[in-house]
Amino acid sequence: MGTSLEPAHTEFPASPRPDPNHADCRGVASVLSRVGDKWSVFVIMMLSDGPKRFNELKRMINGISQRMLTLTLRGLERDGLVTRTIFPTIPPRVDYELTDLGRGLQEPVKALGEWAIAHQDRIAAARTRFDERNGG
Amino acid sequence: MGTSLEPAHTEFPASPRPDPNHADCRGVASVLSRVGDKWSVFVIMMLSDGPKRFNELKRMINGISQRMLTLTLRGLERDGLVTRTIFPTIPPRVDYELTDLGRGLQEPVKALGEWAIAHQDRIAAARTRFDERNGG
DNA sequence: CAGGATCCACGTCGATACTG
DNA sequence: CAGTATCGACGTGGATCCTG
Repeated sequence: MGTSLEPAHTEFPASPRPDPNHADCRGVASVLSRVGDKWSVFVIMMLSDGPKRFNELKRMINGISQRMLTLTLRGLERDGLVTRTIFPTIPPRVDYELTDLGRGLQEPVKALGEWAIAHQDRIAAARTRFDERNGG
Repeated sequence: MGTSLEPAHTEFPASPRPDPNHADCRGVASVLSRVGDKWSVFVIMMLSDGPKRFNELKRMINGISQRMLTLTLRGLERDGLVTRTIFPTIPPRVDYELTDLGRGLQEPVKALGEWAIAHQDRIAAARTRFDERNGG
């Protein structure tokens, strides 16, 4: 296999006794790392306006390898965010579409995306300052 | 170094001609991967209620290595999300505190976190179904 | 067309030891 | 206390080749 469907680093060393305050860190962290996954986010965005085929997505998301697209779609399907519909035609055709859950996720993700767009200049500036105060 | 301060995989193969629609993918993706970074999120959360010291954070975030805490804090500082204040006392003391930018990021992140908490059951269920329909 | 399988380079992380 | 330096194990992702 070489690559798992689980978002990375979801295993979290439990506190001696489970802290009720952070009881669901694992679950939350695993959802957050979906969002942190660039490809997953792009796929979710591309599926905003209706179902898409495999190679359609591949063309839309410039730079993704077919391996990563497959893996990403499997992960999203596993999480119930995307459905996979096979048309047993020749040549084969597979459609991917957002579920209600997936569409629900879009909202907070878009909010985050808009924040990112709104503040990317400040962040870029901060990075530049930081880098030249140090390494410079 | 071995580990960079840049969020991973921010380099994005540009389209032949820059697509105005996706012009700022790089910047946005790099912010999103900050959010996907479990440790960064935890640190930001821990700093919600005022400044904290290094080992204080280390104790609060169960399971983080001192190396990762250092790296995470440097990344957040570089992005202008966190300030680092050194008190030249003996023993030394360093406080970390959210900037306005950092506090602003908290909102969409919390929205996402709440979505994650609200739907983690459905996601977990979807994963189980998927896993036993396949590997089972 | 849609993907499975394999190989390998690289980045990331934890453990450990050491410093101011 | 608050880090830096180094090393080794592991995961991740791209490239390539092959199948139904």
